[in-house]
Amino acid sequence: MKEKRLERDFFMTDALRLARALLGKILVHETPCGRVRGIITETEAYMGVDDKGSHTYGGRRTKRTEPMFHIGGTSYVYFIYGMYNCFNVTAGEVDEPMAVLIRMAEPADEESRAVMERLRGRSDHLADGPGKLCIAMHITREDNDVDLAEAEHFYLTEGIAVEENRIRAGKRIGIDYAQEAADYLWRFTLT
DNA sequence: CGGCTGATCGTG
DNA sequence: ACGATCAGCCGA
Repeated sequence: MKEKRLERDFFMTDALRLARALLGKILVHETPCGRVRGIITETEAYMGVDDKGSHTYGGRRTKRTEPMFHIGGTSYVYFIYGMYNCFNVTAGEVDEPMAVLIRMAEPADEESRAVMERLRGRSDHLADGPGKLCIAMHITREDNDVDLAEAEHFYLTEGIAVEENRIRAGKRIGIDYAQEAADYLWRFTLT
């Protein structure tokens, strides 16, 4: 069966709503190592210029953060801690620099599990963290600034239906420097 | 399971 | 210098 692909309008909202909406959706990446499909199970919202946790807080616009200013549905992949990548999906209009960090995914089928196991070099904890997810789904900086609503090899599909009561909200991880914004319940997990 | 630590480098 | 992190190790 052919899964329905997510179109532009899905991404044309704010990061908080998009972060919830992305739970249960399937991220698809066609790579040289094979096709990998992951069901998204944890996300974090980064709300942009007014959010002290966001790379674009205060309107900070640099070569690194540039994709966050692009149209909703653009990939934003950045390098962190000298060894890992983090994958985000931008939200909203051009020049509204919001994004959703994709923190976790489950392999959506057995072929995807096999690819993830090979890329990760282990059979557990395949994509239960933003860095691990990028390794398991072969997301690199070459996948930065790609339009996920248009690209052939990198996109999202409808996935599974998610009841509101299966979504847990919690504090975002790793942004202790963000003062009061560190306590916002802007992390969403599918239980 | 929770806490600690070293690895490692592009960006500002 | 400093991170939107991870793995391995420790103790409980």
